[in-house]
Amino acid sequence: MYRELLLLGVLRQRQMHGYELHEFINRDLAFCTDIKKPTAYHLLQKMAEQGWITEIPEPNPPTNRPPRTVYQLTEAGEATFLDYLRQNLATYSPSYFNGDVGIAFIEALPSDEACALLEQRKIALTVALNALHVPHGEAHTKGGMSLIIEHQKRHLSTELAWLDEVISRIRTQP
Amino acid sequence: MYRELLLLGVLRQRQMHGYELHEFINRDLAFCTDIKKPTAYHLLQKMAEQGWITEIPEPNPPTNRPPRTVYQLTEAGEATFLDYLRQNLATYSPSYFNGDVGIAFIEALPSDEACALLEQRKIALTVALNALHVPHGEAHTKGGMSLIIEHQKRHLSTELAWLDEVISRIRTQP
DNA sequence: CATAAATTAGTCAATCCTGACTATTCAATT
DNA sequence: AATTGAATAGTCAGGATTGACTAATTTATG
Repeated sequence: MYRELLLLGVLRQRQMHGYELHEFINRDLAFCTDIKKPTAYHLLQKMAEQGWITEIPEPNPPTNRPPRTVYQLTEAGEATFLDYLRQNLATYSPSYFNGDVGIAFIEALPSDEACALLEQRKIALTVALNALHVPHGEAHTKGGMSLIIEHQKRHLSTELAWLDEVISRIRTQP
Repeated sequence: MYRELLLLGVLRQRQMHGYELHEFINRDLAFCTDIKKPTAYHLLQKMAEQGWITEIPEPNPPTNRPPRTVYQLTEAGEATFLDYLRQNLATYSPSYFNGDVGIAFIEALPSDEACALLEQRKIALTVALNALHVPHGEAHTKGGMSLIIEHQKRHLSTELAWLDEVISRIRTQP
């Protein structure tokens, strides 16, 4: 349901056509989701059926290109947006870390190898963390966006610290 | 792919039938995934087709009940398990927090209301964090499982600290 | 003891998701 | 000017996922 909230929230700022919307999400909201293009189109269609958005054929269709469909929030859409937003803010929905699955079975490998593999993971994590210090979209500097980047930063730091703990525990035990 | 790793890892410890396996995962490995029952059965079927596990009709079928199918790891399954485990340990796969979506649009609400809603989220988070201090399965105390609980603990603490930061920033700004 | 409620075990139809594809336009290179 | 490569815009078939269901057995309750 957070996907609908995301789409409504973006369309609330300004109307867009499908492709544009997907690009925007995958560039500026990549921390929030990795929604795929066909999924975005599918959700837009469903939301149009619900009456939350209207599908407008492109205003001035440039005769040569196939006409694009522009999506625009309706009043019902605005109401749904606010409803979903309140629900989202008021609740905590747990996240799953698929990296944990490997840790659960880590004893299946000799500890030397396990440590070497986790060192690789650490490098990947460090790369992700460093990439955060260079914000690359102007949308990132304003509003809730900076809060999300701060969140991501704290999360990755915590991951790194925990990984160190894991590695050292494995080194000192069998 | 972490779902396959999870199922293989569990079946590696001992053979099980589908329902049992799903129960086990949702009880003792709830931190790792919330895999649904039909999905588990579907994956088991696919893995049987791959030759990673074998479907054995229940050894001594109690004449009255419909016979259950027991799943058992093959050698190919063991090899796949180790392969997937190494990949999982060596890489970092990012997690998405759908609570972030609401934060991204938090300016759509008056800051008073936003704070009140986030206080509710904080309560839910605190409940989740406190529940962690009471491990309820014996499987939790040994092996990688305690590492995962530690992970969860640190993650939730970070979430809580960040939420406090968010709330205070909203209070002091427009 | 009879009945209700819970647990066990699994299936299925409907929906959701996405890799791979089509097709046009724009930019750069030869 | 023709060719290549990238960006734009979207679609579709096939596979993944799950809410809701069936049905048997066990446990609890009056």
